[in-house]
Amino acid sequence: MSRSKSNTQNRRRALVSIRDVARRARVSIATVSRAVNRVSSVDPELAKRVWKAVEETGYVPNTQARALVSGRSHLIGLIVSEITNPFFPELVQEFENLAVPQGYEVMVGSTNYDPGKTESLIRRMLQRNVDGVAVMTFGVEEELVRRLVEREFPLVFVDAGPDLPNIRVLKVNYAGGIREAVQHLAALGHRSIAFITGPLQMRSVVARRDAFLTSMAELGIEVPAEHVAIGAHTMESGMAAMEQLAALPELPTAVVCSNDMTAIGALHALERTTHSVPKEISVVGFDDIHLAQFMLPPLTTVRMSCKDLAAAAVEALRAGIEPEHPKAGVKEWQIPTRLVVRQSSTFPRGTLPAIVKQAADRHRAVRV
Amino acid sequence: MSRSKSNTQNRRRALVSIRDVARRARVSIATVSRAVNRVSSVDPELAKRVWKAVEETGYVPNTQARALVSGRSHLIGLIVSEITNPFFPELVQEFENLAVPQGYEVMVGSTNYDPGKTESLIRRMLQRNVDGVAVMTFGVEEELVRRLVEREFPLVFVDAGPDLPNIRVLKVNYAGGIREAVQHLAALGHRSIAFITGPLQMRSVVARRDAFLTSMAELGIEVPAEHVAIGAHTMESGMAAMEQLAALPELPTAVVCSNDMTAIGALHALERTTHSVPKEISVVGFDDIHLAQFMLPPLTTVRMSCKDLAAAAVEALRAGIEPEHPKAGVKEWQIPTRLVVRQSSTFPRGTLPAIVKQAADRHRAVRV
DNA sequence: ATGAAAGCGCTAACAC
DNA sequence: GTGTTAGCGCTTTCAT
Repeated sequence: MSRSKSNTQNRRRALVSIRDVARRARVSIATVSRAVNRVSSVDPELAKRVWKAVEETGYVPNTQARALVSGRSHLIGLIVSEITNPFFPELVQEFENLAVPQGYEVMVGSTNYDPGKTESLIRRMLQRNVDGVAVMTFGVEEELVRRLVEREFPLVFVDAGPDLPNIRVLKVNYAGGIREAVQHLAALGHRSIAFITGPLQMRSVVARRDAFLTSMAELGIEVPAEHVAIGAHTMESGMAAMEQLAALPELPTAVVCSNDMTAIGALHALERTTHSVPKEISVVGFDDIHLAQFMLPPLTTVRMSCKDLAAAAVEALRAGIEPEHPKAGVKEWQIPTRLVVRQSSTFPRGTLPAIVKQAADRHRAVRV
Repeated sequence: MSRSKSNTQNRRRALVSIRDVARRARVSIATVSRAVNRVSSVDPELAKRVWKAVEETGYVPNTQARALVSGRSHLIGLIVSEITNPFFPELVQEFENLAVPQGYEVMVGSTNYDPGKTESLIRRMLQRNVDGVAVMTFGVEEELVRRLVEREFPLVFVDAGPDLPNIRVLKVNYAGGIREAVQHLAALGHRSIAFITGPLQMRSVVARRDAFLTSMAELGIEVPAEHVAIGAHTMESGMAAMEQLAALPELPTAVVCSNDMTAIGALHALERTTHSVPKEISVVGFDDIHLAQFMLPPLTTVRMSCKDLAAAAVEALRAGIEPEHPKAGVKEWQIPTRLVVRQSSTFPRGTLPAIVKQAADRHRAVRV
């Protein structure tokens, strides 16, 4: 082994440091630093020599050293609630696809709604010196906010956050998307529409439920209390909630779910209780995860685009981190939503208009 | 603002450094360092004073500085192929749940089978000075290996890797699980069993296919070439491959898929072509992702436990990183697999044994 | 057992 | 424009 010290320590020195490059390019280390960091005042001739030396030596700047002295780690935190909920990997992916080319590394953490994990997650992020954190948990635990806000560093929240100078907020248009969904169902003739919520501690969950109730009220449709079932944004909870709704004296003709995982659970519960979707009951989700279109039947759902969300989060974060950022003064980003109609929603059972029924019969005849 | 310099630079100094603690505890910074790192030679009395000062000041060691001088970042890389394939978030989660309490931060990256992304991913990991990398892509691109192996640092691969001192391998027992699946189907009476592969560049994909062919040969069942359809471990490819199989003059009575996403796609294609699962055709997956049990019908699949995989990966990595690790000499870890029977597999169509048929009829009568 | 001091690799202030 | 130099916060010799 080429290690000079017969030390048992696994101490690895940089293969090639800024000094090696400086020596080779016959300039000072400061010039190398400037050239590598593209400071404009460097003589082009010298810069070329530096880059050549960098090339030849295979020099890679040491991030730790850089972060230590500059005070900026170029690391940003991304906190999600559950990495195993398919919505979040999609979000993480988009977030990284944007952040990395812009020069930031992403440190992802999921809270799993566990205060202990959250606590340690924040400590770990602070310890790694993140430049800022995007909290995309859709309903932040108070404790988390408090801990984060203490350090006055750049923070991005979804929906709402404390009104402080370094905090930016992504406002999702829940009302718009859910209203579209309700109006879609109402236009098809539905009047008995149920709703399955997520965990109500989350702001965004309450917002979705309220958007549903408001949209229904707008249309003058009453929502009996038992038509609002409580879920937890998981398949399991969606199943349970749907079974509850199915046990009602009269099955609703449609159900709107607070997210797609809930809707998938509902679909499953309906299959188990031998109710056919959408013939007997229409199901609408929220999020439009990739999986949604592969459900049986493909899920009608309100799309909240990961891409939009990720782009806004990265931009908002940079606006907070970089003093000269063009949007440094902006505090709010709007996130649109829109209904995507697929096959899990149709006319209420027994009301299929004659002309459509004819067509359906013809279709069925072909298939059999 | 409390920033002393009216500098536009966002330079944040540590709120409290080792020096502050040393001053407060009236010891040298070296003693603080030793106490904090639990070096045994420190006088318990002084150590107590140090910890008290740490407590009072809220001191948190600066990871960057620590990494810079010690040469160990306590950061390990985890490379997966596709973070949006539900198997991987589950793996990532388990991996972190193990690594973090053991003092390591995890840097996750997904290659998306894109050499460009892979290249930059590796550069980023090297730049952040990872102590080691686990490559869990299930079929490594050669280029990736080469780049990684150049630096002689700890590496863990799945299935196979170059035989070098710092490289450890996780051997998954594909043959065992797939043989169980084939024997399960054969025992039910299936003789016409098809297989949908993943992308064949991957070693593990070839291993699965070969395991299937071997298991079939063992039972003396021939597999016509057109019964091996090529997929890509995605739902879309599973659908396409299944449609291909469904277009055959005679539909196979069962199909084994190289992973669960493929199986889900197959389920979907069968629904679209109005074939009922498992009545007309049995479907078996591989992985046992969380979603598998929520499919309609719940998927029979070969479980490859994320937890086993993650535990082995973390242990193997530490064995490579830490010179004194008890398993420092071990080079191979075995990962078991086993069949989980659910409702997507049953007797071949038209052969339902009489007694079972009776029971099934009774069951159906109850449901209607 | 403890402290003083020498860097780890780099950036940024300052001098020229 | 370029080089010199002083640290960033910490670990680790080396004396004591």
